[in-house]
Amino acid sequence: MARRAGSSGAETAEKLRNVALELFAQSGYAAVSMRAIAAATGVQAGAIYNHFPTKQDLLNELLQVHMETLLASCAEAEQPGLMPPDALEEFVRFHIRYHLDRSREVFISYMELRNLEGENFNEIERLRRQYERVPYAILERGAADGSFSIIDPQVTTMAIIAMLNGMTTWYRDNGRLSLDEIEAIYVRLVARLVGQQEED
Amino acid sequence: MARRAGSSGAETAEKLRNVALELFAQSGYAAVSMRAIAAATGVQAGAIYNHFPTKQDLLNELLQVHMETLLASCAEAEQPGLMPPDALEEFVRFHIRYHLDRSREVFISYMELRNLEGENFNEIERLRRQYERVPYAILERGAADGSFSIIDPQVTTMAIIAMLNGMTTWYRDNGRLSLDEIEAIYVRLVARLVGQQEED
Amino acid sequence: MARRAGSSGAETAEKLRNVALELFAQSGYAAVSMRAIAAATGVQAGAIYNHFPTKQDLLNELLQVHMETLLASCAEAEQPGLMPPDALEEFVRFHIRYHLDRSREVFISYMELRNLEGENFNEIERLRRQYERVPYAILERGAADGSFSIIDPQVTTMAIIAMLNGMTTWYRDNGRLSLDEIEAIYVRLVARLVGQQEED
Amino acid sequence: MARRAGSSGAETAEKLRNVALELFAQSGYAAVSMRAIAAATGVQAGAIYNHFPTKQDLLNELLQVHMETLLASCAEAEQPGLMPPDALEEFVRFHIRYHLDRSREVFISYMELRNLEGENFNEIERLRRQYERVPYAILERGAADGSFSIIDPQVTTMAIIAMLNGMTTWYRDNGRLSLDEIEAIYVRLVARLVGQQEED
DNA sequence: GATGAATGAGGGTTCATTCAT
DNA sequence: CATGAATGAACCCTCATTCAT
Repeated sequence: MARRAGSSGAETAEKLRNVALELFAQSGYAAVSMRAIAAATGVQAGAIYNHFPTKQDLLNELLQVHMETLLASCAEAEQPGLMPPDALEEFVRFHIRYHLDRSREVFISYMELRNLEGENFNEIERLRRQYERVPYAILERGAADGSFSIIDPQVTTMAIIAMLNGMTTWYRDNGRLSLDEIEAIYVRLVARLVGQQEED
Repeated sequence: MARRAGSSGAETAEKLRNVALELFAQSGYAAVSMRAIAAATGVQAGAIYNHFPTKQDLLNELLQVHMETLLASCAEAEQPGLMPPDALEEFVRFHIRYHLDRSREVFISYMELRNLEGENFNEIERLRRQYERVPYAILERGAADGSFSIIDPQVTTMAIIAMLNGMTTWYRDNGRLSLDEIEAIYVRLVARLVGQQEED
Repeated sequence: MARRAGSSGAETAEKLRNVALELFAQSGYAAVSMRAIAAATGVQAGAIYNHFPTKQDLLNELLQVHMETLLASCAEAEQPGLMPPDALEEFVRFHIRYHLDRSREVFISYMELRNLEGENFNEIERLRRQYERVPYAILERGAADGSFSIIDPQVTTMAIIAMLNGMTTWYRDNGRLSLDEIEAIYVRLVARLVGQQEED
Repeated sequence: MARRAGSSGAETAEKLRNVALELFAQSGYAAVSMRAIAAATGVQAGAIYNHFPTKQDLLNELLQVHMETLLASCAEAEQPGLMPPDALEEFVRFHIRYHLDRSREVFISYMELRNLEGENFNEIERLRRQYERVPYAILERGAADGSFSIIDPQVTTMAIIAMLNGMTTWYRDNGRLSLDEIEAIYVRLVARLVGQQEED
């Protein structure tokens, strides 16, 4: 039998992307076989190649799309004209919410980066640095207008991102703190990192 | 052929550990074959099994030893009687120096944790939580005696550790900043996270 | 390369079964590698796993099918209503002809039984005991109606089967005796074992 | 450390022979590794090679010694001057007792024969045919003097041996029948096979 | 688009055997 | 004599990928 009635190529491709994302996040790119992805999708391994030329391309597409969506969402969320403290708070809230919604994408974009070959790797790195420029720019603006007291803008940028990303490793739904509470805490922690005056 | 003159079991085992550490850090556990480890060590694949029963045991030993050494070194470095601010600074300096010296161990202890099976995994998690209790205890003491103004001790602990570990992903020898400078920056960043008064 | 034109799954599986049967009979299960089976079948080793999940399953299927076919053929050959002497003769003739036709199956069903794991082993043993019940029942009937003078029905059953099976170890096509002659001899030998009056 | 006090080369060799015999009988020659033999003996695999040049030689020695001991014991047990019926009874009793005492040797001498290479194989076959000549000679004598009524001496010889050997596959200590009872049954069964008048 | 059968390479692991110690 | 470390080949099996159907 060929195609089941009601299924279509685009659906299969989307299902494959979701399944691959899940499995890569769970077990790692190298440990997940095409057969495993196929089985979890409900097709045979050969069928994957109708949608993705190679396993590498499947990973690559997941990561490229993730980074591009991240950048696009970030740009979209940006409210121009905000003062640096507000802009930074907004960035923190965006980052946390976005990353918790896509914890699997975030996870593999860090863990599986090294499994990308050559140009694919460079492209992701480029996009990542582009994303990092967003908080960096806010820090610079805040340093310039005196709203922040930055120790070292580059290190601080990396520190903020590392701190925020760390949350994806321990956050659990129904944990001690709600997402709103966590967000609030991180907003304050970041404010401290940039030497903002604490208001309350 | 049997043993070559001059080689010895303990030497080979140590070489294997080093090579495996390097390769696992470079490419990931799943992507490194026993043959690759053997080749880089200068032995045949079968010889590995004279020293480690399985590939999993090789990874496990690396991680267990790393965590135990980390805990032992941390305990040894601890200077009792320090006030919380000094204890925290000392912890930060210890953590940075120790982790930069063992960046490969640190890296795989985060990246390959999921490749540990069952009990091995639990044991590493246990040791990690034990390590995290060190800064946590300092934070609590500092909160109690008023030297810190902690937003949330648990989140702050995780934030500190994530921030410090992040450095291992971008630190390069001969980078813009010396290790001493980086250390100094992180000491100040951490001080800010715990709401210490900045002295200068 | 993918499938060669003209080949089909069922054909390959059947060829594999035949080749495995031949090689297992020749050299023993443990001494035959999957590569050897594949080579003799004209495929790569990996292709076997499209048809049999493991080497053990390949052996198991051969033995299960053999025993089930044996039982089915035996039941089919049985002519109901025969008196014990005729029933026994018929059994002997059936057994000899069947076993000479399938000497490889018979051989491995004795030799490789111990290489079957757990449940597979038990199942074959069960089927074998079921087959042994056929001559045993004839012996009991013949003992009851006085046509036989059985020394011990269980030992005699085993003796008959061992004696008949022994033939597969020395029988050669084009040997001194034709199959018909051998059959006739064994019929008489069995008649003697059960204490039948020799008629001539 | 080298040798344990009290152990000696000859002892080790003997232990190895016993262990190998046991393991070969249990799992088959091909399925037993030198390491397994060594482990069960309490030495390292390398030590075996101080006593047996190869695995093949270890098997070969077991089989050669078995066959030679069988022939020697058989010759020794032979009471010259017996009439064919008594000689045959004596042979049956000898065969049963000898084979039950050495069931492992008998078992592997049938099962592992095919694992003997070239000359080793031929030699065992030669010894086996030599042993088979013993009952065959008795049958011929009995046919000549009228004490037996043999259907076909060669087939009958093989039938007798197959029948007797079959017992080793189902005999259990503490089974329904004692060894003496079994012996008596087989003596009578064999007497029937050779067409002796039943005395009672 | 999907299947199922195939390839050829390579996976982790075990093997018989060797030999310096 | 025994050890333990090594070799090189082979083990069963899985892999990414291909392609006739």
